[in-house]
Amino acid sequence: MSANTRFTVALHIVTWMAQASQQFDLMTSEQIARSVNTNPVFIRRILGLLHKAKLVNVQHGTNAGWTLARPAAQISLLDVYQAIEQEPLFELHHTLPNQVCPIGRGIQSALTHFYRDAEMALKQQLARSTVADVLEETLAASSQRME
Amino acid sequence: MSANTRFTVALHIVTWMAQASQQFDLMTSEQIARSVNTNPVFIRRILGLLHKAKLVNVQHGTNAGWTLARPAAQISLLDVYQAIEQEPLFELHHTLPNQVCPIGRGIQSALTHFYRDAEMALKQQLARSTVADVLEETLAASSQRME
DNA sequence: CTGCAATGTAACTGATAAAGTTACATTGAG
DNA sequence: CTCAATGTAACTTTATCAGTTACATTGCAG
Repeated sequence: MSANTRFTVALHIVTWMAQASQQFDLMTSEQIARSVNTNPVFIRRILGLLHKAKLVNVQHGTNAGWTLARPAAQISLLDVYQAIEQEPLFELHHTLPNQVCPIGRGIQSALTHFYRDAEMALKQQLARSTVADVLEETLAASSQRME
Repeated sequence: MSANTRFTVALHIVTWMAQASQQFDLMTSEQIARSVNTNPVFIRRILGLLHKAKLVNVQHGTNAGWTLARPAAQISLLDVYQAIEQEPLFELHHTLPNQVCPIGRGIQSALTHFYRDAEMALKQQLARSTVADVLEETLAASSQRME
């Protein structure tokens, strides 16, 4: 649907941080960018969103870098989703429908309602898993592909 | 999330058709475009997708136009969604993650699994409502805004 | 208080996608 | 055969995504 990979990259980031925190104190955007295979600025833009949502801590100055703000088991996929995606899942019309037409006049209000329910169902499912779950599955898949 | 309004326009179309079928035999893309307030080609592109999914019938030649293929109460929002959206809800990375990194190697397989569950929850919710429901709410909202 | 390694942002650049527009071949009942 | 509408292709405009360069800012180490 969207050509937008920010949610995926955000999950990659926090999963990587959950794993790397066992080895390092602080992680830099440069290190993370190497795992995601992209540029540090893109990473920092997303880390900025995660920071605004208080999912990560940042430290400036010498020995700067990032840490997870709380254990991976206490960060749900919904937390990450809401930190990253501010737009609604489904867009309404770009141009206002014909307000003279009974359908055109009422459709947006109706769709808003159905879209809200659909988005809610999505979010409830996202709330059921945590970054710790993703890390676990990631490592399982990773070691399987080593063989 | 997506800047894509096709699902909204598709629902507008079928809702309009459900209503208009009480007055007309056949509806043209020109008529629908006037309600959506857009151009007929965009409408026909979406009608083409709905047709491929067998949700609407098309007639060519003189007295050409469109009809719903079955009653609005038998067309779910999921039917429309699947007719329109072929892309997955969440995109994976555009560039392959670093395969040397354990996270980079396993993250896509893991996310595919979590994304599948989330998309499934969304679809189950969409399956719960029909175009007839949307029409009902649309007309209710429409008449309320007349007052 | 200075050096410096990293963050925080802005600005610019393709690349890609959405939707508007024009144009025209195709369809098939009358 | 005619004609009104479909079916598509091609082009344009606009917007968004993400890569890139650049540079001011931060704040600990020395």
